[in-house]
Amino acid sequence: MNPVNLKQLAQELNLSVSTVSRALSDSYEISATTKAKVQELARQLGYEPNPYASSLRRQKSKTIGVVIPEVANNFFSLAINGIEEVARENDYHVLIYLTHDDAAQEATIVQHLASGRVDGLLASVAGATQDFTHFGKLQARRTPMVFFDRVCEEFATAKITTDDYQSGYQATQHLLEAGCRHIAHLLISDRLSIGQKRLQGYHDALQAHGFTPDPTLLLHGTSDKDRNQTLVQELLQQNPAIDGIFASVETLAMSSYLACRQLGRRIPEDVKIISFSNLEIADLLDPPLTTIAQPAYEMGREAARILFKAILKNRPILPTQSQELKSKLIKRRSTAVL
Amino acid sequence: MNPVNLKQLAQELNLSVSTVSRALSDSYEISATTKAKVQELARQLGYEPNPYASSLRRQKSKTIGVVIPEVANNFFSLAINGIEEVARENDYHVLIYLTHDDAAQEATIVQHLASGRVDGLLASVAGATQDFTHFGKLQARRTPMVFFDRVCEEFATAKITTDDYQSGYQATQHLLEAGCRHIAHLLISDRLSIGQKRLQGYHDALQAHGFTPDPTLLLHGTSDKDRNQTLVQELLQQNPAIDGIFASVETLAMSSYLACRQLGRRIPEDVKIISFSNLEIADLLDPPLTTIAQPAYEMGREAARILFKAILKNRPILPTQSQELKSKLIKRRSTAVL
DNA sequence: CTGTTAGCGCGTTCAG
DNA sequence: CTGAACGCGCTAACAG
Repeated sequence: MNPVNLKQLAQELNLSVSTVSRALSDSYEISATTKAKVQELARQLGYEPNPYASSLRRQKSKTIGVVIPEVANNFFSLAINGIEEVARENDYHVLIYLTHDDAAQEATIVQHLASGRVDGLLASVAGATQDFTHFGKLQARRTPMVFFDRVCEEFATAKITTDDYQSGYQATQHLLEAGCRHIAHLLISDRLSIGQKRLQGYHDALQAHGFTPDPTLLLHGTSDKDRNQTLVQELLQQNPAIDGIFASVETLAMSSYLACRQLGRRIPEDVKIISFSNLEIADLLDPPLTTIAQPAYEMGREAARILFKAILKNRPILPTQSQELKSKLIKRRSTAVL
Repeated sequence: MNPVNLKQLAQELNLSVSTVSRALSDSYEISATTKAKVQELARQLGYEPNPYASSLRRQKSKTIGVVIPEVANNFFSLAINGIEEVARENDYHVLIYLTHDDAAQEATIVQHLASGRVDGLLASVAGATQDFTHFGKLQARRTPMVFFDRVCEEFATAKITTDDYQSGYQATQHLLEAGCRHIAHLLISDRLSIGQKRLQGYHDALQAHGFTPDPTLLLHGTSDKDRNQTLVQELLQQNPAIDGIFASVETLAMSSYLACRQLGRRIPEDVKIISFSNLEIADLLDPPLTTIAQPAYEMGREAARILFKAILKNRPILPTQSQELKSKLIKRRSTAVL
């Protein structure tokens, strides 16, 4: 069965192509009878309009792009869930691209997207990204863009994050109130603003409580989980006084759990752990992980919503549309941190 | 900055559009000097070919579709990883669609895809899907299609799965050898062939060891995790003799862990658990989960590879290209199932 | 209410 | 080696 197009429908019905086109888009200037006839035949033959012809003509792709570091990650998969849902509500398609946290790949991808392939872009930047000219190309083309979570501060566009500074502050305060005196911080990346903000919250909370941040208690995470576990183990061994860990991302909390088990450090009696993390995983751990729960799904939805407002109204996105969604500190029962 | 097109490049250089087009595609019939000039200007102006014009003309979208039940799932996110990677290697784009395990949504999506939007489709069907005519439409259009994991048996096309029957058999045998006498099976869906095969393996292993499968030990999972936990708890309470659980998917294993903890059943002393699951999660649990590890990433890659062979050679996919990838039974140290 | 015409931007004849 | 012309399938302006 050949793909059927407007021309074939038109011939079959002795109508012009444009009439058929209008009938299918339910135009007001077509009689009810021909509309019915056209739509009936279209249904019968299983007509599906060629999206690329349509895109070319209307200069709209009905597609958005999502550029993220990885998908095998609770936060991002939940976010995609929200994004896909909003896209569907708006009758849009979703192209997905993984950077594997590599700045060069990210540049290639975004560069390529400056071709009209997408009407808008949602992005969470790679940790190592320094040069942001590729995003500039998109902006020059007036393609709306919203950053979420791993945002790019130097860009004048909307950004959806969690209240990273406050969360970092609260997390640290929580550990302090639970009696911790030597709190390590596991940083995701010194380049990412979310890392900086969480770190700043950690610093300020320590100082507000009369402690001086100890740089030897700061660990820079890598992209290799096994390596992270080793690093945490070394950190714990070199600083036996550590009685609290604030991990900036879920995977670093996981490595901490494994490291503690490996070293026979009891959680939470010897070491209390708190982390940004998905609730389900946190609950599954034994003892459950005290969590700063990010509303990942909602962040995806919100970022997409802002993007679609711009796309559909054909208006540039203002940086003032940025938002910080609130995360929730979830103290788990048996964690005994409380 | 306006999107620059061939026409503009041509005017700027006093060349014809077709020459420019050929120069950019590095055609042999263009002089080296003009090629250089054209490519230089294109680079300077940041020319990106309009993909939709190109698609329309060449009748190729350079895009594949991926239809899956959900993305917030270890198996699927790893699979997407593999798929995206192979797509990139072939310079293809990936459209993603989530069915939320809903047959009607799946039908709408796939139906819509029968429009030339994608050159090929990778799909893992929704549990409740009964009517497969939507996939038929794609096949009628000769759009290559590969099913993976949750495959659709009644379709004559390639399918990538794990060795579900054997794995189910081995898992059950493993529990039997560890001394279990009352093994429950948590089924993902009675409609999905993977569920059926795993169940069959379970049955056959029981019988081969002289046991009669007890239908009251069979639990049908739902899509609601909390509900699943409740169901498992009820199952354990109604059948106090249960000393082993074989879960057909990771999320059911998670619910089992939580249920056991809730009821104070010790793992593995009172109840031994084995499940299809991602290794990372399995290791994180305490005690670690004995796992049938599916090569999710490899399955994604393999499915995509087969798809691209068909797309690039413009040949239909034969059902004989189906494969069963081997899963690995991973006995975790302290699980003591061993 | 319907048909005719003219592109959207690109690739591919066919001529020269 | 280069240019002119056509059409992929669809939508939109303009006629009638």
